Amino acid sequence: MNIRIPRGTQDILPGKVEQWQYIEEKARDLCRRYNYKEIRTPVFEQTELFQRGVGDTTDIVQKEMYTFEDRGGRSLTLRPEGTASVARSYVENKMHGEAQQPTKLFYIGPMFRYERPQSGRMRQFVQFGVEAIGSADPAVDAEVIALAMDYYSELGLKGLKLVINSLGDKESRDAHRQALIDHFQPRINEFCSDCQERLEKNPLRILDCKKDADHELMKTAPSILDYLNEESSAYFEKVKFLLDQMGVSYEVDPALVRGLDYYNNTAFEIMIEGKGFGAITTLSGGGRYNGLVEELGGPESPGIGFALSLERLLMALEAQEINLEIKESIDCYLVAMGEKAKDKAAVLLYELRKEGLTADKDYIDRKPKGQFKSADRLKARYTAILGENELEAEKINVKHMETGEQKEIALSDFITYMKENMEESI
RNA sequence: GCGGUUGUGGCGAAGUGGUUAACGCACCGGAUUGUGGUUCCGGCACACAUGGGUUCGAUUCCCAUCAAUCGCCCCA
Repeated sequence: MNIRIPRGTQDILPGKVEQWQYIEEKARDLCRRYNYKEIRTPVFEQTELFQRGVGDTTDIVQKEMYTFEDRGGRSLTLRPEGTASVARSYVENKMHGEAQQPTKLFYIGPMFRYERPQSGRMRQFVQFGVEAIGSADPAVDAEVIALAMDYYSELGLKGLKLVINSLGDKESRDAHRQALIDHFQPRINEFCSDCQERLEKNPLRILDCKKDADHELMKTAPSILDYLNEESSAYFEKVKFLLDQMGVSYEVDPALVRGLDYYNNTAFEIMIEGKGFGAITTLSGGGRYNGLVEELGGPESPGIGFALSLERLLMALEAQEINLEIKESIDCYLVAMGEKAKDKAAVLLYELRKEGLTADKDYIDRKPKGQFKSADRLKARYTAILGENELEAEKINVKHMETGEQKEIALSDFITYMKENMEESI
């Protein structure tokens, strides 16, 4: 083997893929109830979409994008996240003109970021995300947050922590930003080099810094919540009120900053506590992006959404030893002896499958004992035995694997018999 | 981009500067001329990541590379 899987990617093999199918189906089912429709956009877009949508100064755009030139000289990028694409599609397909607003969409698909892989961080990973575009009602914020929390809790995850914050509207943010700069500027040389850079780029991030967490200026730093203007403040209050009413508990963290430029007002993250995660604690993140659609050339269309990583979800489920209900048995395994019986078995298999049963047989000339072993391994509920004797008598032996009970029935009744048996046992 | 750890058959895992590199699991066969488990017996397998160096001799020591993994930064 000299050709290997690219760094930061994975093969999802049988045995594991069922878990993926399960959680994806759960996501679709949940979205159906919340009335969000699935959207599928391409995995690559014009590079400019992300530069403008996600923001030129973000880490994602500056150092994590899979960007390439196609044969026509166009710069394309493997999508690092889903919101920009959905917003682009919203504009391009003129969804703002549809009668029903907000437009409520969800997606499940691979995203790509060029990073050093580690636990819970892959170069290709799968996000389940939701976007509601076309309404600035705080009830939509609450709905989206509730949807995300519901998803986890319905899968049985414990120890979740919802953290919310308001980044305010543009006016509030600008005022706060200036306050932060004024606060740190005089003594910025006492901070780490990262923070010194952050002062200009994104002073909010200084508050996130672990190295300088104990610095006295950190404790006295101006909070965004004190700089929210009346409108933003009322908005945030309403979101919190609705969450309270719905019984969704949360924690307000004024230091919660999201990494993408397009966020304003509501921002939230869902974290998980406990072991099995290494450094990763964020399961999901989202927020409101009222200017994004306009930035991409559409009409003013406020939106909100979140995205969560299915890899991290599966890690969390595993860490908490939560078993998903996955059917791994097959209905019937055919054991055949002798060439004629094998031929007949092939035909019977075809008929069983046409009737909706999951069925299989041996294809590598194993002896009966080996065939039974296969049946056992495949967790067959029934085994049907067909040999020269049975064939001659036009019978077939059907064995219930769990009880060991075996019954001889007419070959002509076999399919019907199996079908009825399955229906009964469901 | 930076740092730690690791790299032996399909998987797990010993071990050694020197004739055929343990063992366990899995798999296959036999004991049981056509019935899954257990047990016993036998068998299978392109295994020392790659490239250099030291040495009479390297899987073992040294260096580099590659890969995996974990962490920093940042995030999902």
